[in-house]
Amino acid sequence: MSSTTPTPPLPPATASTGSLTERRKAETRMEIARAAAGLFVRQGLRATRAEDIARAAGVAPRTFYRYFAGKEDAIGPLYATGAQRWVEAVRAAPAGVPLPRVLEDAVRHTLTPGLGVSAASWDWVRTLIRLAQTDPTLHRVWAEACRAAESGLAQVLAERLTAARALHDADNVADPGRLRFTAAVASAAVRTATECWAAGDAPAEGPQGPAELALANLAALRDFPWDPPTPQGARRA
Amino acid sequence: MSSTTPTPPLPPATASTGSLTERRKAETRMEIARAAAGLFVRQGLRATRAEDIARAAGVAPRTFYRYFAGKEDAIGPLYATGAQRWVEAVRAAPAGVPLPRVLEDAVRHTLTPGLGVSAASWDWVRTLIRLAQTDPTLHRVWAEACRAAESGLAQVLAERLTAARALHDADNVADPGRLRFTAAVASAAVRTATECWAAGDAPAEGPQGPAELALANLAALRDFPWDPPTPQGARRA
DNA sequence: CCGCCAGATGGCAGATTGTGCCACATGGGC
DNA sequence: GCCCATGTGGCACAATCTGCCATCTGGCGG
Repeated sequence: MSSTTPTPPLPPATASTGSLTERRKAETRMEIARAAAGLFVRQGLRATRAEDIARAAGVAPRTFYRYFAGKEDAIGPLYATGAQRWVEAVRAAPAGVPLPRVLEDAVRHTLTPGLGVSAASWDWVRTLIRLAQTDPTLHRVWAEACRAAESGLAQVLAERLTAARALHDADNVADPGRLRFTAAVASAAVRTATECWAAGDAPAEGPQGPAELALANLAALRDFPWDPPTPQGARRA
Repeated sequence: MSSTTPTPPLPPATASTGSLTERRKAETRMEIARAAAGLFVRQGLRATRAEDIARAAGVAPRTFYRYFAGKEDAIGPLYATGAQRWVEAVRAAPAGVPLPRVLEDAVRHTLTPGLGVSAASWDWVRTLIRLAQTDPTLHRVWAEACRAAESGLAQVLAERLTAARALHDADNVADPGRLRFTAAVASAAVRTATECWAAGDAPAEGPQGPAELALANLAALRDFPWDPPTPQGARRA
């Protein structure tokens, strides 16, 4: 399959679900993603033709376009996997636990390099996110992955709400707007943390890993009116 | 200029700044955006060729590509203007006012149809946002506009912090990560509100306008641990 | 075990998109 | 009035997509 692949970048936990054929499709998809990632990092998006990616992945150009709408989208799956794991972790949490705790645990379990995903994979994601900060087209793909995670989280939160309603008495209706906003805030905590981690923006003495940064963001939500980010003395008016 | 324009959609406050030539460029840009919006709404993105937009806007195809990277991007300016006004309002706020208040005021002043921007313009934006929910490509353009607003807001917040530091004594350093997260949360409040408004997702009895929805989101930040969205009895642990 | 069918793949043609290059026009500064 | 920086248009061409059809293969009932 990957005879001409220039670099064998990412080990993204090949999906083990689905019937034989579907597994092959998922594999091909990831194979293309890997090939694209390697080429984009080596020579940039512009210099890489869709045909090149296809060849590197061992498929025909026509097939490539059956998997992805454009060459940029080819690395989408690599952006998506991390966020998907996080959302899944939230979904897996028992219904009784309070939301902030659920989010924090999910962060700890999925955003720590070495847990479940190799540190090398994290390095690749980091490189790709940096690339996205460079290229507007790739940035859109990253943004879309984040957006998809947000939607997924909103879905999960809705499920949790339903479950909670079953546990307690409550007959209150879920406000979809509030739900979406909650999901947006939570995923923004993870997203901005990930971006800062990738960019190396974190303060030198503070936490550096994506998990630490995300936890700090979530913690910051507890005392909202952050005007001057805690000028310490003056507790708000 | 617009002799063959099929529909004259949006009156987006033609920029009055800059020297003669720059004004003309901004005008052309908006002219193209309007033409694209009309065509996209009438016949969809797919059925509209870049050449069609160019003709409708009265420019050569080659010129079109000097203004936008692709036909989808042509409506970007229409997505951007609303958010830009909001960010500008935040920037214009005096340094002494606490942030939550600043954000709320900015929302009230810029997200209320009729204030500064005609209700008809809001209708167009609404239609375009709905279109973005339909078409993945357009959705990316919308997402990018939101992202740009977020970055702009982060910039403004940084300026405010500097100003605040000048007012009071404080010598604390701005944590860029915290700053970005704050901007992300604030803009998420506006973004999700706008999207819900466009989709008509709001609860039947509640507030319906983008401003009301956004204010509700901002208010929701004040008591964070929203697990079951206020199951009323249980105030946090 | 065999043959059929749905679906995945590959090849090909052609429309559309996007870009480099050069010529022309125009506004702003001298 | 002249000149340069810059916007614009035209042309050619590379690259991106897409429709259509032929081929192959895994999944499935007989």
